[in-house]
Amino acid sequence: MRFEMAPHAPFSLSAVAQSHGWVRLAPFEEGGDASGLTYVDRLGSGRVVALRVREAAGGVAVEVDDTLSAAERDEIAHKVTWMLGLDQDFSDFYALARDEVKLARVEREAQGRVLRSPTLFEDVVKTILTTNTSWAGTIRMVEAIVSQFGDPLPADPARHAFPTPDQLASADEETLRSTAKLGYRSPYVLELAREVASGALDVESLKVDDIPTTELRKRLLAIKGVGSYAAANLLMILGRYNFIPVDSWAVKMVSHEWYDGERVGPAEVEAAFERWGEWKGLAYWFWDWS
DNA sequence: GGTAGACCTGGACGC
DNA sequence: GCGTCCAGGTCTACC
Repeated sequence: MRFEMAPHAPFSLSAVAQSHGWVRLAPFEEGGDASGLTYVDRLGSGRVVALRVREAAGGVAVEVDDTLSAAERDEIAHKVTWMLGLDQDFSDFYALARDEVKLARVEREAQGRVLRSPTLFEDVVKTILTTNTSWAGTIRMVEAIVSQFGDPLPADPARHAFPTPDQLASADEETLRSTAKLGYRSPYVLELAREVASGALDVESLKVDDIPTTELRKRLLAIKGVGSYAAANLLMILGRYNFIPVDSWAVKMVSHEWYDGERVGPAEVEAAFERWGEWKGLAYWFWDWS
């Protein structure tokens, strides 16, 4: 089955896919061509399907190798809209960016959208797995929990969907430590999964627009394993750009760009982008560091 | 409020 | 091949 969706212009699927490393984390798969991507998704019914998303004349085309009910099609359309930010409008950011040579390309290349997973639960888990490790380590840890705990794709059982909170909650800490090699992050992921599975924590409710950003950040920081970097990263995913996800790379780049290689800290990184106000995070994210 | 040390893994390096 | 060191954020205890 195939259907098309129209995004808010300007839009570039490859710009979304390459917005950060998420496309290299299971169950995302980079498409065969430069612009597409694939995602193995577990639908609400429990059915597992592979979504292929491609550029199309009217925006993006979604392809699934199965017939879908009307409800399943709507569910997928809803998820793809969120994952690709099809309804996001960056015209205010572009208006500001036109006067900055280091951001000159953002409007031309339709940058601004950040690739998201269908659920915030998945993005919180993945963000925790980016902390205090190398990127290769993150890829390995995410692959491990997806292949060990996610439901297989019937047509190709080697591929799996991201595990649900229930599936991760039923894991034991020792398995997460020794088999999935999550190390000290294991209790964080387990606690999050158990709280979401039990209903004690409703992470998906944080996707709404009517929570002030400072309150949203406070709620994210209340999740064990989520510190200032992880909270800022998740705020970016949620479309809030007031904070910069300051990691060692950010410190290095700001030191090089504005401080002649002198050692700097998070405060200097924030200060370097202060003038971008509510767009601070985006200005940092898409800054041309070359 | 600020800081030091522990947490865990993989990669780089020296022997 | 083995041992050591280091990088990568967050948490906790302590001042």
